[in-house]
Amino acid sequence: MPELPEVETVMRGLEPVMLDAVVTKADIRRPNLRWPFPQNMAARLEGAKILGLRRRSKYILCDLSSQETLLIHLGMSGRMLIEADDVKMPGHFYDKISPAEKHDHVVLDFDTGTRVKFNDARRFGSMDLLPTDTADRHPLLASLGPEPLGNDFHADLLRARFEGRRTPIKSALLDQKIIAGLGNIYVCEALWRSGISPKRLARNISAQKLDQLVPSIKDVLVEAIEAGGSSLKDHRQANGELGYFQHNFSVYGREGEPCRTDGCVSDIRRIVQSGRSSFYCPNCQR
DNA sequence: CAAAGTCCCTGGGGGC
DNA sequence: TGCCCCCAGGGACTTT
Repeated sequence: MPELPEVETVMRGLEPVMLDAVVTKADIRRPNLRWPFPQNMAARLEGAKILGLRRRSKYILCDLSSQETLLIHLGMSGRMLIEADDVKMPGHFYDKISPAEKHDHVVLDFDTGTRVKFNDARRFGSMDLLPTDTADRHPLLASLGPEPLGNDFHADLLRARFEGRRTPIKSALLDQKIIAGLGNIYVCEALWRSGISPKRLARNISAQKLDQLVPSIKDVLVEAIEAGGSSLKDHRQANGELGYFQHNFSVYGREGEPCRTDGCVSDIRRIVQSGRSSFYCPNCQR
């Protein structure tokens, strides 16, 4: 489930705990998640200091003093659980340090007395270690499109990348090579905001609609990050699910419920496109 | 190359 | 209460 805003929220929650901390113990509790863990992962993590945390698309990158970078993907159900016996920062309340439980696949202990657990019931997540200086050439990162919140994302880019594409706009926006970080929820929300049907082919979106789509995407992501950021002030810092924007969804998961556009009397519909649900208003979205 | 389908995995929810 | 079935979904891989 985590899309760009949730990953950003999780990363921000990890930052005060992991930054400048040294891994004293890495407990790798199974051989793999989605893919096998890298060779000697525990030994390569132990003794390393976390120099920085970054996000690229839906990936979290932890730059280590060993000149390696820990690459983390939360998949569908991945969570980073933070534990500490003492309150480390005002306003931060962590669960007490506790033994690994079901689905806690990687447990990192830090010299600061905190513990971070990677918990992932469905194991669609992944972890890898790669050289920091060539991190963006990693196979999982190399072909990603631009960040939707970055300066490289604008209507001209979409115009170029949608040219000749016979695929529905919904599928095109989910293609991480075109834009990186959007998932099913925020694609549905952005299309509703910009009045574009998910069924319209990418190559047939007018320039005017593309001009509306870009800010719709940026706005919905920024609002979701802000909603996640406010949840960080509560007690579950790194739990991406709490950061979810679900209370503010306009179409996602609202099949049969009224469209929220002022004056619109249509109900939200759900269709399946390439195996995934699309939610939209047949009246507002053309 | 593009586009569509398949698969991985498990918890949760609906139906009975 | 319990069982069965289906669904959720990111992204690599396979097929068309």
